[in-house]
Amino acid sequence: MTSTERQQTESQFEVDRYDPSDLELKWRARWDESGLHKTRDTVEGKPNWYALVMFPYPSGDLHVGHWFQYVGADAHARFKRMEGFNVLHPQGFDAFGLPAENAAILNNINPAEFTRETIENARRQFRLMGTSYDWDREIITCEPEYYKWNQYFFLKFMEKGIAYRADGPVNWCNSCQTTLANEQVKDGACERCGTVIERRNMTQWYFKITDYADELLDMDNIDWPDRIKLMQTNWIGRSEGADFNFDISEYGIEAQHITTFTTRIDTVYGVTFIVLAPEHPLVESLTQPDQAEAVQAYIASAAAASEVERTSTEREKTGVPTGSYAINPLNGDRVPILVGDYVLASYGTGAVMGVPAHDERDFVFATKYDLPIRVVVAPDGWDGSDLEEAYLAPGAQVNSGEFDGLNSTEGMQKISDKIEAEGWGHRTISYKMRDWLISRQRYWGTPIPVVYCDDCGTVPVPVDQLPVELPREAQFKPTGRSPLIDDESFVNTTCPRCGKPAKRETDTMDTFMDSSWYHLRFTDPHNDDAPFDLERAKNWMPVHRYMGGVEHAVMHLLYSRFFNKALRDLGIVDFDEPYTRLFNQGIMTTEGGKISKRNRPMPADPLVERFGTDTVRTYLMFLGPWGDGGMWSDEGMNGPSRWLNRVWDLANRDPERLGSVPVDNAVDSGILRGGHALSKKAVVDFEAFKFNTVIAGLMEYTNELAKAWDAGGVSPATWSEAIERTLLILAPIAPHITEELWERTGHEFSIHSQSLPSWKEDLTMAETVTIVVQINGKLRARLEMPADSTEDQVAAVAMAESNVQAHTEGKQIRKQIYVPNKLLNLVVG
RNA sequence: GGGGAAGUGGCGAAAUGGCAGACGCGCAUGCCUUAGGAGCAUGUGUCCAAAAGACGUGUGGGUUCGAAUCCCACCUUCCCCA
Repeated sequence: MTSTERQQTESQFEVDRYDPSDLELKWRARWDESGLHKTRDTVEGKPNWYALVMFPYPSGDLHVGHWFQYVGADAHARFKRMEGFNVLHPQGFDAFGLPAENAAILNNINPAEFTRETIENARRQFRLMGTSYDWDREIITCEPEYYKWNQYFFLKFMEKGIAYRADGPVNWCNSCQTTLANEQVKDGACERCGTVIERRNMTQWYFKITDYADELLDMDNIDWPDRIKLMQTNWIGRSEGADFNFDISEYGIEAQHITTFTTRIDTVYGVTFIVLAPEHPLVESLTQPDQAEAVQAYIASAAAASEVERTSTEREKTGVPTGSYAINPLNGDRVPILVGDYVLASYGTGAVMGVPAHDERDFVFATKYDLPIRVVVAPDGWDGSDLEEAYLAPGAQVNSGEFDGLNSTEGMQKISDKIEAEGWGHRTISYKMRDWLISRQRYWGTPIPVVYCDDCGTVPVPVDQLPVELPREAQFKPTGRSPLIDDESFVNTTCPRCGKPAKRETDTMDTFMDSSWYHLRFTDPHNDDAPFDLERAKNWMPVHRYMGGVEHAVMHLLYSRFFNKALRDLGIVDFDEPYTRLFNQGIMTTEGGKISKRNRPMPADPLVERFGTDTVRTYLMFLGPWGDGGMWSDEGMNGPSRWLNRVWDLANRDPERLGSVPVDNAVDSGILRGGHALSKKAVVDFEAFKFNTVIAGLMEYTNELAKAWDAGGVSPATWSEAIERTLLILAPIAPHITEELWERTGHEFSIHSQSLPSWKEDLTMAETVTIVVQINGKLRARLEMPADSTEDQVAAVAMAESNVQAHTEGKQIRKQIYVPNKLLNLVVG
């Protein structure tokens, strides 16, 4: 290129420089007008693809963490579109729930008003991101048109016995002033606010998710990260064991026995004590008068400790005797009954049989309280001496009556048979997972559609009276009881069955109810007669690619699977799983940690103002693999910004100006082949959410193009094709600039309706390749050879290299390894 | 305590059995500019003045012609569970 030409390019660049602000506005308006993102249920010749990203809580500004999530999901959906699918990529708002309600309280406005404002703002920001949502399918879960169907499903669940009301211990968050499901308690604290959870006894509504425990464990047919599957498996916590009854009939109380749950019935002859959870219902009646004071005091102190503290292996095991004894029906042993807080009322039966010889915690406990330790499963070569620590592995049964000599694995079966035959207990399966507690003592949620009548009891609201609307003007500040209790016009109603005065249920539903089926509503979002039409849903379901954060592994993702199976059993859907493939994006961090609303919110608006949406998108996708998250740095934005300017510059050059220099076949073929290789690689990388390497590949290619332009030798046709490929591959990541350049390079609207560039396999490799020559595994020479050279050809050239000769001189070549187009390794000695 | 994921330049990272550090940031030098949070060019793992060479992917071992990649042990960080 001559200096005059360079000046021309530069002056052209000055006049028509890349200015994202106008250009991005222009194209977003054009996309809206043309209905580019409207999704039809079916399109001739295109298979459907449901690309779903977890919808947000509208609790404030969307920050760069949201951008990271939603831009990645959008880029992947756009990629699928350009791969030839008819893509549904919808968006909505998970608008009920504590974040919105708390924010509203803080700002002293009604949650409905607050939510409306934040949704408007979020919608604006989603547009600013350049996302390709079809807004005609938007869902807002706090609108009666949506939550009506929550109520509908609740009633269906009641009919089927999946929803039930029960009294029992619940998790109470004193800061959020509501109960929580077990899944919403992390490390003994409220998942939302971090307050330590209290136990209370309350009457609440539950969903029988435990009925589906075994089915939920079966994840063979879903393509999810192993990590998430493992977390769900552990959460469900299936353990096979036995319930076994110890006799307490000597006390003359109503209960004749204490039922313990154990996974090690083979060790039952080694029981030397029983431990009850402090909350166990028999504690009171079994406490003897001389122990009453100590037990009372102990229960009080246990109540102050959280579950996490109580079960920590670090913490000293404590307990007090009740003064009562229980008889082991197998051997007639009379063993003491203690109360100990390392036993939880909520797991198993709330009572454990203490086998110190074969359980670590029991061993520690027995040592501390000087209780006998009796070996009943012998370690290999055991000489009858005392154990230093609990022996957990299988072994030979000893001190086990008629079962002596059996291997304990067999003993487990034989003893189970015996206790079942004698009626002392039975094999059973215990799960860690509890039923899903659905009631919340908060205002901003779906009213539970139930009426309590003095005569008829608990009466479901008839479906034709739905929705039970949430009163707009109610008192909504949390007081520890449901705010709706104070709204008399809401509470007081008539019994749907007998017509007498009755009272409404005033608790609202957990918001995970909303997100358990929203993916179905997106397929038929305006249906007034049903939550969705099954035939319409089946156009899309199950979701082909679900994208979202790992934090929902045992909350939303477990609830949704349960919900789908429940709907299937009600005949409402006919598939087993809601989400076929799951991909978790990583977490966006700063030096201060995770970016969230609470921690360095980092709004994106100022960045967009300075750099433009496409640069922010490209930057975020370039940080690293989407699945690994990214570390924010203020400096990094310059790279993508410069690069998009260079793409702009390259694509705006007139290819005809290349015609003045004769075509150099080597250069021309290099550009052509580079384009084919890039097109092939892009599909693989996009599919794997490796947007960073797609961008790196594009950068490498545009660097090559810039060099080739300066050096000359590329034909205008090759150049134009190269630019076209670059724009098409970049389009899912930077939708605005590519649309503008697509038009400027003489193409028809829209680039986003095009297919990704095709490639020919034989053009994806360069004409010449670098072959590495190693001697004994050490690099000694590099050869430029025609692609697909034979081993003999390569070896001949290699042996002519002076450095190769120097290292093989006087030595024998013992072995020669050839990897085509890559490497020749000579083993000498 | 158990389980899982990860550990590569000053930084984000690439390479998943075959040239370690692609691509980018930052930095350095030079050019251009009234100016620059602009642009362009060149350089940038360590040792060595440089070349040649050697060393180099948390640590130590192993498998292999060849290991960042596979195996074993350990250390560190993060996540989940107790």
